[in-house]
Amino acid sequence: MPAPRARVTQRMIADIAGVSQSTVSLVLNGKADESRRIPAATRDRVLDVIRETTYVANPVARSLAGATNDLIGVFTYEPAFPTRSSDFYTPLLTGIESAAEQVTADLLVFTSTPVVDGRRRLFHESNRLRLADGCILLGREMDADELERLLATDYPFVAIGRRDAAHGRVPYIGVDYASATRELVQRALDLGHTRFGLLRLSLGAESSRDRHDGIVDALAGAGLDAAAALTEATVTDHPTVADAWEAIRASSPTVVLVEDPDDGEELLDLLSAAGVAVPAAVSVVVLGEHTRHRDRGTDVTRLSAPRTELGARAVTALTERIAAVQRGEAPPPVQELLACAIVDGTTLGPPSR
Amino acid sequence: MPAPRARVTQRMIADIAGVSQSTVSLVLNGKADESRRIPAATRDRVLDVIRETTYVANPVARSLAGATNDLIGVFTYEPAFPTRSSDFYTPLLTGIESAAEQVTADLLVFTSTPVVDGRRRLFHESNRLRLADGCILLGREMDADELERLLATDYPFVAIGRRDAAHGRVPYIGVDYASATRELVQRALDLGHTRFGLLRLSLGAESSRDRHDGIVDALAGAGLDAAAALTEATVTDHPTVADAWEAIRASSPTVVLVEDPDDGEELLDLLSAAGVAVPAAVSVVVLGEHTRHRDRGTDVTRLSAPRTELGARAVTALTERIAAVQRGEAPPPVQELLACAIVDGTTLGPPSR
DNA sequence: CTGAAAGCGCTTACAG
DNA sequence: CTGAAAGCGCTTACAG
Repeated sequence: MPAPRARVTQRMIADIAGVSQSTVSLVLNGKADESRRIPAATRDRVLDVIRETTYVANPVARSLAGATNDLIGVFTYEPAFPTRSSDFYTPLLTGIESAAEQVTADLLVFTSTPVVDGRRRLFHESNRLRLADGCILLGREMDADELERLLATDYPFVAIGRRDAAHGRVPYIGVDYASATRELVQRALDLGHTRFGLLRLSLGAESSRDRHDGIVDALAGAGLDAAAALTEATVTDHPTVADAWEAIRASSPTVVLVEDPDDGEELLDLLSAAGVAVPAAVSVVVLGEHTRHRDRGTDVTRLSAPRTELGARAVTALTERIAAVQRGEAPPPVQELLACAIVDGTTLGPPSR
Repeated sequence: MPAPRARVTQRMIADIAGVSQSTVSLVLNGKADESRRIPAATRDRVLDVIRETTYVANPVARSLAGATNDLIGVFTYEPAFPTRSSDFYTPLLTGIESAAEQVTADLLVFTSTPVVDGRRRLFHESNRLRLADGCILLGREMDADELERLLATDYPFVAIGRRDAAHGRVPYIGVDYASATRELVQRALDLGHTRFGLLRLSLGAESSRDRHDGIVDALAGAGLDAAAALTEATVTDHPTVADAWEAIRASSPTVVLVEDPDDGEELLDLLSAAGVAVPAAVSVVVLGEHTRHRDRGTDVTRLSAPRTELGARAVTALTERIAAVQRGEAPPPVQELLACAIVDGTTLGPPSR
């Protein structure tokens, strides 16, 4: 059994080529041409040896010596791949992956962080964020304290999704749910709806509040009082979607807005089973979208966030911040909202009667 | 604007705690307790300072100094997330992610590698494999030369999927497609089928050959000559699935085996459109599975590989190999095939007439 | 034009 | 019991 071959180093290349180790480094980093310091003959000789030995620089050493390590961190508060959330994360990761490829960076997915209460903690005993040049944060809700603490650092990061925390100083690329929701509600208003139901997720997330703001805005614009025109039920307060639906049903809404796509499907199934025609008896509008491939026949009227674009834009924004920090500058503020599309479906119609 | 805070280092911790930098390192790595070299009082003082300063060791420096960095590389020959392949890769990544979490490792997804002709190259100018302690290789087909070259290295890796290359020395965790396919064909034989059609993928991949072997085995076991009983068409040789189907149709098979799930769906659509009843007129069996959520009503008789388990097992196998190399030992050979399930569907029935 | 040297932040023998 | 020192493999001023 042959002894494991020692790794090739610049020193070995230098010895073979008959130059100094620094010359090898210079050639390797293209500084040879730039400064025209090294004659083409020497350079070519070194390059030949590099090719013969199939040498590649140890990225760890390069990184320690001060070069960036071209590693983009991805931190997900919830496990990224497991089936339930994969529908949600996959398009984001698609965008992140292709943008990372563009900037020739590798992706570091932080999976080592222990999961506590179903969520990962950003800061913990052996925080490894620094392994990457910067980091993209994914998750519906993020811990305000952790964001604050991260901000106190010079570590470059970008959150995906609008963030209020830390006095509005969190860099993010988000989705303009408020505008899209407002427009969607406006359509319902235009059709004649006046009694709205809302099945919402937990109140904490910014995306939830943005949607809510959009609804209230639209109602106010139509001269309606939200307190009277809108009946809400938070899904987490009820054991099942059926219970949440019962809770708002008493106000006999003519259109129900559902924040979570899964809840939306469940409600549609429920109504269908109960013989309630959609949209003839009641309209259903979903304020989000999963990437399932046409699970059901029903073409739901819904919001569709540009998730792939979101991921890609987060990478470029992060790259800019990393470069700024590298130059010793303060990273530029980044707070962008991408436009959210409305998908015209068949579940929104004029109110009954 | 405050100047970006310099990174905290062990030297700073040492200065504050009034000890040497090596003592900090010793405490940090738990060697303090092990060897009982450092008194509890000193250790606690150091730990206090570490907590106060929220210090974390620079993993790049640790790595260069010889410690493992608990980074598991993931190299995909095709982009991992983009929609078309996401159905295929997602369950694998799910398994990899959760197993990585178990062994508290982070995942390094190699996206920086340039994609040439739709595939990534493992070896190229700035190969960064060494950033990770070891690497999992994903892809339907892998370059034999690259595998050979990687094997010549002491770099730990595990391929997902059986590999013939490099004289059978490639470590892998694969799927026993041969056995499962044999069993599936046996079922068809038991039902009375004697004329088989096969829509296969490119011939290069081991998984394709294993399936083919399984078919031939089963036929031989039933005393049938494959040359007569089996008519094949390679999908890539034909412009469309319809053309491939035309090519084998002449032999009037009573059952068609389709390797690719997408092709299988296309064939079913095609037959349905042509008014050919399945399985009354012809049976269709698919030798694989995608993770779409019940796209269509038809419950296809098919093979279902344990992809999540496959990913998880690859991680543990890789971890073992990394540990062995770390100890200076030759990594143990790993070549495992996981059992593949058969999903009983409604598209396999007795032959017509 | 090129080499010797410092330094990145660690780990780990090796001396006291 | 603890520190000074070498070394991991690079990059990059700094001298010749």
